[in-house]
Amino acid sequence: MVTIDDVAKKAGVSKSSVSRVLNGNFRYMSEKMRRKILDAIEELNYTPNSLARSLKTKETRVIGIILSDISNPFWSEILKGAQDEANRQGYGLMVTSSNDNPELEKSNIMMLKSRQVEGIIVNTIGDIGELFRGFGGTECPLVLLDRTGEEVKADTVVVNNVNGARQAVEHLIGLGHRRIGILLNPLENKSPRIERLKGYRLAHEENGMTVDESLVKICSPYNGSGVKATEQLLALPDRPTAIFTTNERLNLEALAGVKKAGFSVPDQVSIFGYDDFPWVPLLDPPLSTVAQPAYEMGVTAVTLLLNRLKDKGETEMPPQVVQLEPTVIIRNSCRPPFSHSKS
Amino acid sequence: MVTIDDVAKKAGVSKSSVSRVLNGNFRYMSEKMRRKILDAIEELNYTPNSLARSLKTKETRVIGIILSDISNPFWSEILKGAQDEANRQGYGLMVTSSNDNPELEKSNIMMLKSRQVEGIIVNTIGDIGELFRGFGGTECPLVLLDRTGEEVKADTVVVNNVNGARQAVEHLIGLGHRRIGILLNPLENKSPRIERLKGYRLAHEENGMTVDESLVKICSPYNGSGVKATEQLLALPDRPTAIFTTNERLNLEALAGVKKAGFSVPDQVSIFGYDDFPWVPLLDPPLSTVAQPAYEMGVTAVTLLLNRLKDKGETEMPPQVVQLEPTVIIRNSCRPPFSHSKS
DNA sequence: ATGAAAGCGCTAACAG
DNA sequence: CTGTTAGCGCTTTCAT
Repeated sequence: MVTIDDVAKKAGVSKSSVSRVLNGNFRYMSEKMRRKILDAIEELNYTPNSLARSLKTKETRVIGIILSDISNPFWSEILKGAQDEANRQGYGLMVTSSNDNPELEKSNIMMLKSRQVEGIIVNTIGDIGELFRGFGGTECPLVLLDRTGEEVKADTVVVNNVNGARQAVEHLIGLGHRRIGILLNPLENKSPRIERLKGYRLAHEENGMTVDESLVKICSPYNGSGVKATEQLLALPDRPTAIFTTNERLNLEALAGVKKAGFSVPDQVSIFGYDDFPWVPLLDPPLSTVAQPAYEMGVTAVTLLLNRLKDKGETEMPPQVVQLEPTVIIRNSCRPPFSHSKS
Repeated sequence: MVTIDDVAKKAGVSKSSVSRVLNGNFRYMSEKMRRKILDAIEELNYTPNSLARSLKTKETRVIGIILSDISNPFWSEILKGAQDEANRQGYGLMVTSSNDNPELEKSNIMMLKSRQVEGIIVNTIGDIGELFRGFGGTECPLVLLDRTGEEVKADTVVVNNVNGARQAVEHLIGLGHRRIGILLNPLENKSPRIERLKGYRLAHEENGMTVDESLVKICSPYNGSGVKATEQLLALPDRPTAIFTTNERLNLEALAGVKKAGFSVPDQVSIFGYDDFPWVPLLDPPLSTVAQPAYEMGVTAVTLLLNRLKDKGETEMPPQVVQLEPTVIIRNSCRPPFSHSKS
């Protein structure tokens, strides 16, 4: 490994001088010396060791990000946004996947902190309060992704879930549906799920309807739970004429479930999904969904973090939470209800 | 920031002793002292600074990975595999996206090296020979992802593309198709593309057919190029009865293109795609594809890298290239050709 | 304008 | 068994 000393020796100068050109502090340096040093660097193919640099300066210019599942298209789009923005600002990203395991999340946090990341972005899967306790009095700022809570005292980026859900369900109601099922992951005190359910209820309320609790289906997080729930829904004596699904997996499983139960979408059952991707328009049928600005979420998260870093805790900036708006996209998976009483 | 000195002071011992318990070298340490130290660590909520540690030991236990597009589901699945395996082995992953920009790729490599990653996994987008030149004589091992070349002298993980393509096209031929179009990204000297085209030609050859060059369509990498190419194909006087698409984007665009041109899949035009994902079975129609073991590719890449690291260049291990096999999945997007001469 | 020297937090001989 | 010491590669006063 070639070090700054090697360069200094080769150029016949002191390492302070080399360091100066490395850091652009050569206002008062003879052009000749600067050239010599640059040449030596070139010849030796020298790359500065940022570990050593960071040890001295106390800044690593890397931020950590912990995602529950990097291969999920929603999260990987967020990751891309974060990546691009971090890069743009000269930061590196240390990426970590908690695989929905709180223990792994915790150990990832430890690992990132010990590597001296300057901040951590996390879509935490456990209890938020506990997360903060673990962070007690660290100088390492945190930004929360996609989740809020009462106790939240960190920068946060979320999207308006009640609004997203409400608009979707309202669309269904507007079409004439009166019995609308909903598929959800276990609530687990996670705000996106809670809020989407809330939006669902709200839409009913605002239209003078009351929700039939047998139509809200909590699905286990395992593959297949969504198709089973859908089949159960459709086996009901007074079956729903529409189903609102609240994430990408459930979109797909509801679609599969309806087909498996021998019904057709949208003729007999309408489906309104959540999250939008390039393949959604090509599904059978093209799904109406509420689209979330995933890329922008990633960008925003690192922007928030970097802003706080710049401030260095000098100002007493209160936690900032930015709430992005989802977009409802209407395609071809919803029709007025098929009135089977008449058929 | 609390350092090892603080802990030593608090426990009333030397920092060597603290270091020893940190590294598990307390075979010969009094149980009492060990307790004292552990308590001090606990009380002070001490996290070791791995930067300092790495500076001394010369090992960072992080590996870098450069992907052309992290939000592409194929790559993000690979990333997940790499992530899981790295974590399992106690390594961190520094993730970077080159966004298909050779300059960015190069600067990412510099950045990773300066951060002292112990190795780099990369699906390089530029010239492989040049990549190696940039790496000239570094002790930082490289593993190539999804691409090979003549000059390759690094560990590599690829999947058998000619086989994948050949089987797909053979399936089509077996169904009775004689005019089969193919949609490709620009070859750009990239082995996966070249090999898929090769497989396409091979399948023709082996069945005594010659390929009509007007049926092979190179599509620009921009959205929409695939639907346009599909429309052109279908506007041909003697239009193809089947289309083989060679990546996820082109799958979708071909599907859209056929519909846009007013034909139906698979009744009038068959489509055989590449890459498989959870939503593919729910497309209209469910697509037959050749599936690549993406997750396994990621795992294999870090395994290869870690093996080489363990060896520390002691043995003169020749570059290892592991070639995984794809799987052909038959669904419902291919039928015997619709003979329009008779209709 | 340039160099000497101290020190960032940690590990690893070496000494005792 | 435990402590002392000398760095790892770099930045940064402080002299000169």
